[in-house]
Amino acid sequence: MGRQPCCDKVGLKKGPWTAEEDKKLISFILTNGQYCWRAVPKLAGLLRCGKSCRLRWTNYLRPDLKRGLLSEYEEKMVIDLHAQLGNRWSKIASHLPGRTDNEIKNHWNTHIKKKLKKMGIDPITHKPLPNANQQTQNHPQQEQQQQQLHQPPEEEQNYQQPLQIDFDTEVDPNKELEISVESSNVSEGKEEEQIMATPQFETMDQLMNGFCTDEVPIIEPNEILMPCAPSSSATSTSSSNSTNILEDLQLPDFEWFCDYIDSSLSNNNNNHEDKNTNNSSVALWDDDDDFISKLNWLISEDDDCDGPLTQFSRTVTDSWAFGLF
DNA sequence: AAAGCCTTCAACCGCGAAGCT
DNA sequence: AAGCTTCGCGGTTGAAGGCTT
Repeated sequence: MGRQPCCDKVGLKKGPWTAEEDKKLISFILTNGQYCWRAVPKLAGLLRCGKSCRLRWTNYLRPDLKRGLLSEYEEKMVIDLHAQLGNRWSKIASHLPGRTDNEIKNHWNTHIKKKLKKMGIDPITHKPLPNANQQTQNHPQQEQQQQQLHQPPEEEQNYQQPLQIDFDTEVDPNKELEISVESSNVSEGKEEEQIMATPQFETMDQLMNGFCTDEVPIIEPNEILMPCAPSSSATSTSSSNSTNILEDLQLPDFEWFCDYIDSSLSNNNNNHEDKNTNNSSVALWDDDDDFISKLNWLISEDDDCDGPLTQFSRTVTDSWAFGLF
């Protein structure tokens, strides 16, 4: 028997999402948390497949997402992580809070690839392009940029070099990742651990040298609010022993709500179909009108609505949207 | 002004992994 | 253990807007 499609595609809508659909999805996820994407469109009243809903949420609607171009710092991290991990965009994204794999992948393909090529670096192998020597002879600035990318300043010497490449050896680009992994002499799991444990950069100042004001990302209000920790923790690795950037930033964590859902549903034999008919599991729906008005308030920026919030919506909104106003 | 080309990025597709029964 | 379901990932597509001619 062949593989079943992820959903019954008959009558399902495809293509760009409308504001109305977004609203429905946000409302549903914030109220019920993330579980069983297959059931989401049905329960949220959307003519989409679950996969489409998940993608829309994770890549666009999630409140902890940053918007706008990647900063110079983020770009540098992407390049270094790509050198270590290859096209494992989700792994790379996990090192960049508020960024999605799709976003990073797109940015890589549209911006970074070109930038690297322009600088005489092969974006696949992270090696100098064959004619790069000639180019850099003609353009010392490019050489300098290249050195900045691959040779961090002395203060960053403890930063793990992504690749230990023998430039005399002809290497198959496809084998490059294998080589880098082998050279680091770590297993898959440990590799990740090592990357996480390796201080990427010493200070923000070092990272931002050469930062162009015309490349300042568009800062969304939620970006301003996200780090709850003292500002020093975000700029100095010495102030934080945590290897998890997300933890350092104390980003809003939405998983806990799934736990809430799960625990409230555990009385119900983990039956997804029943989850949505169980009163305890959908307690927040009791305040549906209130919640929707909050949601409308969030979306429409109408500040007439200031009624009491549920614990969940307060947590969520404290984390991102509510702090905006 | 408009036709054609280029760039960007949201969204889709297919596959593999993980979890469940 | 095997089959099925769901999720997550990476590659690809296509619509929309910008740019060039």
